[in-house]
Amino acid sequence: MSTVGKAVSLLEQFTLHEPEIGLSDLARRAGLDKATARRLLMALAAHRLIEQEPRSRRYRLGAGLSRLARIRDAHFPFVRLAAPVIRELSLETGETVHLSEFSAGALLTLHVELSAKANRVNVDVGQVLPLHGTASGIAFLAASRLEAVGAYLEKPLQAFTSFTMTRPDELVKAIALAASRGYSRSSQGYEEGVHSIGAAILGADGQPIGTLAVASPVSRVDDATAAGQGEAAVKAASMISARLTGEA
Amino acid sequence: MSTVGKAVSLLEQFTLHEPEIGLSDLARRAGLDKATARRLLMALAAHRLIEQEPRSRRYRLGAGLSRLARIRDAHFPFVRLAAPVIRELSLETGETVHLSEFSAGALLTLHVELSAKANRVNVDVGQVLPLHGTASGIAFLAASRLEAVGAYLEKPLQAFTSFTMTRPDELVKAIALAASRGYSRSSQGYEEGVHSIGAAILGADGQPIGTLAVASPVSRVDDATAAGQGEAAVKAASMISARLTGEA
DNA sequence: CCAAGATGGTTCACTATTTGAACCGGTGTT
DNA sequence: AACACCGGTTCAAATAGTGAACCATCTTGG
Repeated sequence: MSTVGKAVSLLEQFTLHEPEIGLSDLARRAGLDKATARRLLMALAAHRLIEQEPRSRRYRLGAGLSRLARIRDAHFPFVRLAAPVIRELSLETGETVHLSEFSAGALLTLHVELSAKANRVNVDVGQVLPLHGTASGIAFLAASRLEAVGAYLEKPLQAFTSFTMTRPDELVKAIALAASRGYSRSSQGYEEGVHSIGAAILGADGQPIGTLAVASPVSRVDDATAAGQGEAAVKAASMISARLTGEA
Repeated sequence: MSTVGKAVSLLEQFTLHEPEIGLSDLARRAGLDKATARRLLMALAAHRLIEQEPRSRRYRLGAGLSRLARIRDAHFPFVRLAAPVIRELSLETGETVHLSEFSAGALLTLHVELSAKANRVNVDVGQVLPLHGTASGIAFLAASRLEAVGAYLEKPLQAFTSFTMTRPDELVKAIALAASRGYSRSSQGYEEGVHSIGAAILGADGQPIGTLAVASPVSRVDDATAAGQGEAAVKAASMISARLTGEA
């Protein structure tokens, strides 16, 4: 792996649940030597992408990341524009709703609004979702150009649960259904017990750039509620698309 | 410079005004060879810190940055908590207000609320402010421990305008004044024609972690308005401090 | 209370990764 | 058609990265 890749993999060790990590631990997880890890951390710290807590000497993500993210968001305000709509959809459906952006062949979870219910689906910001197996992914594929779908189906499809669709023909059928009704539906394709309804968000050129999905415990969803969530999801997704492209 | 440093310097070429840059241009500005720049960009893209617009082939900051920044913000919600207060202060004073975080010996501008007036001060997110010469910096030093101030005064002080305080004794006096009344005042110390009032924001341990500043055209400020802005700035800063430390 | 096993941090000979001049093929300008 | 850009690629040369072994400290538990 390139040196840069190693440095970035250090950044990627930090999660919502573990925002501060010590040197040895960090090196171990990233599969690097302690000395290497430290040198990389110092380089990152010099550019403020990493900070070191002076007391505990533990490392955490730096202010420079906030700065870069704000520069990006100012030009491509996906999360900023989508967040209120996501929130609204979560309140309306009473379920957890998450927003993902397509990047490098997968969907990157950028924002989550959790359901207020005790029995809810928890999704973390930062999770990477595959295109098959999640409602978000199916919705994304359904909105993509055919050649992109074909290319994706070339590669083998990993199974995440016993419900994951791994046969290309199943997947094509699910994609066609999603394309025809505007939203996708997936039950336990990625995680046991989780039911999801997904809808694609389109950019100015009509190509999908991300998705949103309503995630519920399977026990709470029947066909009727799924249809209701689907309509609401489509409405929310197209509202975000409209805002992105400058309309409304 | 380390390879990592070079990679990060590529990221730092992007600004609010120029969120997309081509390969040759990017390499030139970062002082790198085209081939080197491209390899680094690819490494960054593999981790989604950089994206490439497929049509124009130009590069821009990637979604991974949003993700990392969100992980950071969840743990250290400086901007998130401060933004509404900053906005309020901007509306109240009618002037541009900016929020900075201390990192690696300087203040990093993380958020700006622009004045609604036509004749206003423009500040960009991402600007790096020195500790001397800006109201923010003076306010920060005034809230810092004496030894930190001493260490900073050891190094030579760069002049940015003919008004910049470069003599340590002047600076000490300004710091003492700021410490006694809670806010700092600086006229044209960093940029001609700009008057600023700064106040420090304190973390849970009582140490300053950042600042906010009200920036106006010098023509619009007399001693009375400055005093008014100062009081408002102090109030806003302490409200942010309180929110950060979990109070209120 | 001290030994064992953590931790963060440093050094330096070895070597693998990075580098950049020269090279494509393509696009727009003159 | 000639030119000057552009993004992208190649490969020998050289630089930058690596990691085992080394401290000094801190924590733990018998």
